[in-house]
Amino acid sequence: MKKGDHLFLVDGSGYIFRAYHALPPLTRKSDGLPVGAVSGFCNMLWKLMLDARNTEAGVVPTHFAVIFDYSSKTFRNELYPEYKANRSAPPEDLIPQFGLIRQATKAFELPCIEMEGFEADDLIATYARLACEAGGDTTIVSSDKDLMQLVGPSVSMYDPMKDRQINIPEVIEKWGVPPEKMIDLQALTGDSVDNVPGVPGIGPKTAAQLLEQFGDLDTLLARASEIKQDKRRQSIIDNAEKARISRELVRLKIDVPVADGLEDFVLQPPNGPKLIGFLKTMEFTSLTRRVAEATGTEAGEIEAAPVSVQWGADAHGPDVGAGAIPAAAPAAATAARANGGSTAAAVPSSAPSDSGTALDTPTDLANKIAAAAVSEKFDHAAYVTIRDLATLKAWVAEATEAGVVAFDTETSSLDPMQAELVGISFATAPGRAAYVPLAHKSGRGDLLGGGLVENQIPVRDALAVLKPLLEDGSVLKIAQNLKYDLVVMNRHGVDIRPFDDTMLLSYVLDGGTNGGHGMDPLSEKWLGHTPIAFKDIAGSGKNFVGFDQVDIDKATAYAAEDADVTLRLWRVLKPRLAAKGLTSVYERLERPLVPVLAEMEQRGISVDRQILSRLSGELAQGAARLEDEINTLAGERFNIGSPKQLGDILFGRMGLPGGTKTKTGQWSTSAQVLEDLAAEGHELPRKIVDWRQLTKLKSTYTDALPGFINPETKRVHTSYALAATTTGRLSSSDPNLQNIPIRTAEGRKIRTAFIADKGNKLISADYSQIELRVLAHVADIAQLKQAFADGVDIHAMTASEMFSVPVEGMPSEVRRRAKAINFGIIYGISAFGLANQLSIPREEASDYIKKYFERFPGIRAYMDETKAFCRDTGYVETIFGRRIHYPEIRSSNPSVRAFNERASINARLQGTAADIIRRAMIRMDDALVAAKLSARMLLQVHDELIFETIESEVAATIPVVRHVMENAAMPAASMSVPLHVDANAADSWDEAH
DNA sequence: ACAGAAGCTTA
DNA sequence: GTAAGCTTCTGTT
Repeated sequence: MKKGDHLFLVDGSGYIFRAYHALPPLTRKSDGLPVGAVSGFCNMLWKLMLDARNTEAGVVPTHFAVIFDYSSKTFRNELYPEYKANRSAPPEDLIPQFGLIRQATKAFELPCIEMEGFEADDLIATYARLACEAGGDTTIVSSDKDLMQLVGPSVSMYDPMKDRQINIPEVIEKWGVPPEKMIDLQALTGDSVDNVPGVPGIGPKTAAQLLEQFGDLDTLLARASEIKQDKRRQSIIDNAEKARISRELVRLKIDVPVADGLEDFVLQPPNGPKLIGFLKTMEFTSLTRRVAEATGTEAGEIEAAPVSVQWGADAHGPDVGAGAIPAAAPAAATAARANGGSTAAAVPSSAPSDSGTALDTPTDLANKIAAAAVSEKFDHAAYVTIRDLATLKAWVAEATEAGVVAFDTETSSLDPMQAELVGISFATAPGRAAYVPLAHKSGRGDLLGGGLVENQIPVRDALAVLKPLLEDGSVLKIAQNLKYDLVVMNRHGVDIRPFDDTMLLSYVLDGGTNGGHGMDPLSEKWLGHTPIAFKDIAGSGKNFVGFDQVDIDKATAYAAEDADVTLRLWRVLKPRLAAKGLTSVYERLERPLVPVLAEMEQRGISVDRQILSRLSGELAQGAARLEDEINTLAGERFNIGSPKQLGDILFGRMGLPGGTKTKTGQWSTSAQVLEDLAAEGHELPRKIVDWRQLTKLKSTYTDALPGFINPETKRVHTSYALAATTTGRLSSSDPNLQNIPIRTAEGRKIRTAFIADKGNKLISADYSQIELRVLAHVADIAQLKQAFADGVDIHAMTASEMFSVPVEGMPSEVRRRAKAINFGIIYGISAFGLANQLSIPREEASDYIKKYFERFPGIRAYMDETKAFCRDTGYVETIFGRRIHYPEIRSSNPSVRAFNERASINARLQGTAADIIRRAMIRMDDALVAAKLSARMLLQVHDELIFETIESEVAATIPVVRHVMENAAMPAASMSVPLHVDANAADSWDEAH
C-alpha cells in the first residue's frame, strides 16, 4: 500500500445486527429461510463496489476487506469478566444469516477477516493504523460509536444505511468531543449493551462537559473534588476505578498480530458468475439482474450455487464444519415454478385462497404462489400497446377466460373528482400486460395546442368494450387502491365488481409494520423489484407534466408494469390472508367499505363561499389589530409567525422568565408556555396566542376551503384514506374534514359554512364515549359496565369512586381530574402525561393513577395482559380480529418500549371503535334504502357520521341511523355495554352537532 | 423545490 | 399519555 491508496474496512458484524433490526424481515420465497440481513448486506456491498469504479464519486477504494467478530470471548473478558455478560443470544432468525453473510463476502471476492480473541473493532483499528503508516487513507464502513475514536485526518467513517460520512466535525457534533476524547467519554458513560460499567449517573452530555472542563479522564479523576454538584462529585470519586477499567475496555487494540497484510486486500474486479450464483441461491432477483447487467453476464445460464446453512447456536463462529446442510433452494424453487407460475395457461381460474387442496397447508401454498409471482422476470419490452378495438376485444376475452385481471387507470390528476381518463392498463398473468392509451395529447409547444395523439381508441368506444368486463361477476378485478379508480370509472358510468385491492390486503396483513402500503414499497418488499417511478416519466416540481403529455411508449412501460406488479402482489398477498386467519377482517371491514367511501367522496358537501369569505375578512381585521399591538408591545416589527424570532424577542430581548426548554435548543413558544406567561401577568403572550388562533383559522380553513369547491359539482369532495392509520381509523385529506374546529366559539363559526342544500337538512349522529365503552367491555369492568347501563355521568362516577365524593354537588374540578384520568387510560396512561395534562406534580399524578388502579384493578390487569400479548406475538387485536403490529414492542430502549406499550393499549380500543363505525357505514346505505329513505352519508369523523336528507324525512331517518350505529357490533361481537348515539338535524354542521 | 421542525386543528 | 393532516418558517438542495 502506498500514498494515495484508499482502504475500505467494512464492519461486517456491526452491519449484521443493524441491518437485522433496521430492515423489514425478509425470507427466501421458496423455503422461508430468513435472509433480510443478507439482502441488506449484499445490496450495500454492491453499491460500494459500483462507487468503487465510479471515479466521479471522489473516494475510490484500492483495498477492501470485510471484518467480523470471531466469537464473544476476547481478551477483554480477562480484564473484566462481566464484559458483554448480559448480552442475550441473537434472535433465532438471525443465526443462519451469520454464515450466509460470510459466504456473501466471499462471493464478492472480498477478504473475509476474523481472528480468535479479538473483536472486529480491534482488527479494524489495527488495519487502519497500518494503512495510515503506509501513507494511505481509510474509510471504515460502520456507524458504531465504538469506532469513532479512530476518526482522524486519514481515517473517516461511512454510515451505509444513512449514506452519511462521519469525519471529525460529525463526531464532535454528535458527542460534543473530538475523536481522540471518545475513549475517555465512553469510559465515563459506560455502555449498557456491552456491560461496560462507566460512572453511574454520567451520560454523554455530562461526560462531554466534564472533559471540556478538565481536559481528559486522568485530570478529571485527579481533580474530582473540584466538581460542584454533590451527587456527581461523589459518584466520580466512588467509581474512579470503574472508569479506568472502562477506559481499557473501550480502547481499541491497534497492534493485533494480524495474519493477513494490506497487500492481501487489493480490490479485485467482481467475478460475475460466482456472485450471480450466490445471489440466485438467495433469490435476490432484483440484485441478480443488476449485477448481471453491470458485469455483462447472462444470468439465465448460471446455476444457483450451493450454500451451507447453520441454524445452530455455534453459527457465530467461522462457517466451516459442523452441521452444514445443502440449501433446499434450487429444487424448491423449480417445483414452485412448475406448480403454477409461468404463463397464462397456468393461471388459476379462481382466487388462490379457494384453490388450496388437502395436500397444501395454507403456508405452503402461500410460499409456492409467492415464488411463482416473483420468479417471472419484468420485461418492459414485452408489454403491449393496444391501439385498436379488435386487439382490445381479444384482451378482454383473454381476461374473461383467465377469470382474474389486474387493472389500473392513468389520469391527468391526483384528484379523482377532477381527473380525466388518459389510459387503462391491465395484466392477465405475470409478465403479460397491456396498456390502452385513450387521451394522450401532443406536446404543449405544438401549435395544435394539445390535440389528441393519433391511433388511440376513443374513450367512449373503449369503455363500451371494457364495461362488461369490469362489471362481469365472474371475473375478479384486482387493483392497488381501487377506490381511486372506482371514483374515476363511476364518473364514466362504469362500476367495478367483484374486486380485490392489494393495498387493503397489505394493510390487513401487515398493518403497523414498517413500510407503507403503496405499490412501490410493496413491490420492493414482496417482488424485489423497483417499478418505474412516476416522477421519472412525468417529472416533478416545475418539470411536472400531466400523464396525458407522457410519450405513449413510456406510458406503456409504466402503466402496464403497474398492472403487472399489482397482479403479482395479489398472488403473493391473497393466499396469506387465509393462512393468517384474516379473511374476515378483509372481507367484512375493508373491501365493502371501498364503494361506500367512493360514493361519499363523490357526493361531497356544500360549503358556503360567502360565509367563509366574510369570516376571512373578520379574521384578517382581528389579526391586523393584534399585529399592531404586538409590534408596539415588542418595540419592533418582526415576523410573529416565526417561533425563532418570537423566542428571541420574548426570552432574549425582553428577558421574560426562563421559557421552557426545546428539542433543538430553541426557546419553546408553544401555547402552553405562552399561557403560563400570560397567567403571570405579561400582556404580550396572550396576544400572540390570540393572533395565532386567528391566523390559523384564516389560512387553514376560511382561505383554503373555497379552493376545494369543485367547479362542476360546486361541492367539496374530501378524500378518505383506508390504509393510512395504524389503528384502523380512516384519515381525510384534500381537504381534511376531520379537523374542522369546534372547541372555541371563533373556530366553531367555520362549521356554519358547511350547509345542506335548499330543502335539505344535515344530520349529525355521533357515538357517545365509544372508546370508554369499548374499554368497559374489553377489560370487563363491572362498575363501568353498570354505569353505562344506567346511563350515568361516567366521569362523575369515576371521581366519586376514586375520591369518595358524592356525585351530587361535586366540584367541577374533581370531575375534570377524573375525566383526564379516563382519557389517560385510553391513551395508555403515564404519570408524566397525566401531570402535564392537569398541570400538577408528577408525584401527585402518580398517586391518582395508583388510586385509580386500586378502585379498578381490572383495568391494570387489562393493560398488563395487553402488553404481555403484544410482547409475545408482536401485535394486538381488536374484538373483530384486526391485527395491529408493534415490531418495536421488544426494543431495548425503555422509552421506545414504553411508547409502544401505550400505543398497543390504545390501539385495541381505538381500533375496535374504528371497526364498529366501519361496520355501521357498510350497512347504512342498505338500511336507508330498505326504509325507503333518501338520506345519504356525506362525512365520517371517527365517531360521527354526517348525512344529508330532504327536510320531510329527517324525523324518520334519525331512528334508522341510530339503530344501525348502535347495533353495529352485532352479530360478530356481542357488546356487554350498550352503545349510545346522539343525533341532531339542522341547516348547518354547527347547529346539527 | 423539498424536508423537517414547530405549532395547531380534530377524535 | 393515543391517532391523524395542514401551514408556516427555516435551512438545505
